[in-house]
Amino acid sequence: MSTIKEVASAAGCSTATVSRALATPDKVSEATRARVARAIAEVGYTPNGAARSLRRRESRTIVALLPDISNPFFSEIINGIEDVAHQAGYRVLIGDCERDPQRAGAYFDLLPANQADGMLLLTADVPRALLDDARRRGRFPLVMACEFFDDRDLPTVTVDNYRAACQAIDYLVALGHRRIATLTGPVHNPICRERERGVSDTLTAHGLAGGAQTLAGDFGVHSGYVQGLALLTPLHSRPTAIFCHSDEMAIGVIKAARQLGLEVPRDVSIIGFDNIRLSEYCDPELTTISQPRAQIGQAAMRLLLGLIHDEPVERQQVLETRLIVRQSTGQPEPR
Amino acid sequence: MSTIKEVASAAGCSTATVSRALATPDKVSEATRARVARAIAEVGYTPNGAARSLRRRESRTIVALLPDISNPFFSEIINGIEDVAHQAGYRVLIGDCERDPQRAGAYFDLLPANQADGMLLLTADVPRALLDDARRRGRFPLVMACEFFDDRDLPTVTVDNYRAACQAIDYLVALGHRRIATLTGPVHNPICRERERGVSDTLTAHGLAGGAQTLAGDFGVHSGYVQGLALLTPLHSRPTAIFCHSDEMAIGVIKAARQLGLEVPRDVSIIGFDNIRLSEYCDPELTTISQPRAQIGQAAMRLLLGLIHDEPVERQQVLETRLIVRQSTGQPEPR
DNA sequence: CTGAAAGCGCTTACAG
DNA sequence: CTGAAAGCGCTTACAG
Repeated sequence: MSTIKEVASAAGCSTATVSRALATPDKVSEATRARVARAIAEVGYTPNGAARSLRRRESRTIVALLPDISNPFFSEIINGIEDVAHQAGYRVLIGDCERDPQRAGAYFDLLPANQADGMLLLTADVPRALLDDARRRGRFPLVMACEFFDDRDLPTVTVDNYRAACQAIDYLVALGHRRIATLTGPVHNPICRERERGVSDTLTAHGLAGGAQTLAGDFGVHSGYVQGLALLTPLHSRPTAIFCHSDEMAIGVIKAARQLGLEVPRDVSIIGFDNIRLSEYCDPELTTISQPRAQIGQAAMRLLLGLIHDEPVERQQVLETRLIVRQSTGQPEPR
Repeated sequence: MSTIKEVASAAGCSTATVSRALATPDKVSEATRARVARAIAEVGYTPNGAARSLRRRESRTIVALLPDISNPFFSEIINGIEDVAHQAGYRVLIGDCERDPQRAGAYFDLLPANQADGMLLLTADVPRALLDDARRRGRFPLVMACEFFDDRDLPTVTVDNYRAACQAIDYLVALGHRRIATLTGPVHNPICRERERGVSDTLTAHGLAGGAQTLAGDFGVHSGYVQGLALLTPLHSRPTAIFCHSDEMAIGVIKAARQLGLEVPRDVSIIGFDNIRLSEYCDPELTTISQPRAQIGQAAMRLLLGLIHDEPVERQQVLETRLIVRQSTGQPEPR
């Protein structure tokens, strides 16, 4: 690795001039700029990032912390984040904390350590104390996306989970369903609580509040399968429709139904959430709720850039969802 | 953010002693260590990573470069990488280059910029010139995992793609299939070429070389659907089995078959590759080839650590795959 | 076991 | 437009 000194001597100027040629080219004469450019190519120079960060007191790096990188839901959000970040000259470090507080802690340290300028938190499933402690150790530009903490005191980009749930239930009721069950995500997840409020308000409005079953999974396909079996037995008292808080769980429920000899949607209708890529390719194709994932990522990153640069920002942003009707829902059979 | 100076004055010692208390505690007296620990907690100190990297000439960070973060195949590999990395005190920066040379370039610069100590390259789909140029600019510990470049001159951890393909074809032939088609990944991908060699050698060994159709997709579900339609029409001359280079493509092919009124496996058998989580939950459950993903990640990271620390390493590591027979394959119907 | 001091590679305010 | 010099926050060889 060559240094700025070698470039300077190859270009016959000072290190200050090399630095300026790179950072503020208009402050350097045409001729010098060209000599510097040639020298850089000649010696194969890449500025030392550590030295630069130390001096500039910024890293031009942000961390995006995910609960679980294997969840396909996040990939398009990451794309949205990276689009905006790269355009603004920022690098995105993706942290996968896997519900492991120790891993999460390592990522929270990045900001006080000046290794990152801001954080995008895509999960509320981190120890709050860890977060608060890190925030106490210094400036901590932070934006939550998708999820949020109950107190909602942090800048957040979410979808309207309440309304999305209402829409799903209204749709099922309009089809004729009266026994509608819900398979939620983790019990303490605030977005799941929002959706449940939507479900229960809507069912109540339709006079269907009694006996609506609710079970909780973890958003993953396996929990959908397991809880699907539980929701659908005994068969004679099963719901005619199940609203699932993720597409993966919906796919698990469909497998459970198939295994119990039930056909979807004839015997039971299934709605998912997220509109993951595969939801269009499973059998039957999944009716689901689409979140504007790229936009969520973009909006969150823009908000974070605003925070980093101390600009005024809109701290609570809510984006709309869209119900996508495919083949996994239909009218209930008269029984 | 407080600095080491503030800690030193709070602890009544020099910055050198604080530094040693952190890095080499046994070189500091018990009592001093305790005072330093208290001072650190008091002022809320996190060492400045940029200063530390600059001084130590290492970042304890490695980059893992992926072709596409939305491919669920990679998540367990990343887990394997992170397990080993974190245990060794390294941080993992996940780079998603999306087949975009510019993005890839930004990640390659990380090593010459001293922002990363090594790179794990999980794709060969990057401009070779970009890589070679970055490697010329300084020390560049690099290991490839899963994929590789044709010349195989880089340290690599892969599975035995040739043998896996042979196994898949042997299995289909044993079931009675004679017209076996292949849906490969991208045309210039060396692992796909290896698999094709396995297919063609095995078919030849069974006297079935003639007329075996091969089409290429991009590993994604949509390309599986599109190419599945192409492989399966006209119906009368369709293959009785299709070997797909990814589970996602296999799922796409199954949808194509369904749409053409074909039942899997009765009318056509499908084998996937990768054993992604959802392969067990689609209908029918997918027969597939499982790669030891966590082990690939772990082995690659261990190899990289060896390279970083200039230890002797085994530069070419090949792990075994396993054929997992589920429901998407069966005997062909006599026609 | 501890401290003073040099130095890692940059950037930038200052002077010219 | 350019250069000399200070300093970002650490770590470590050296001396004691």
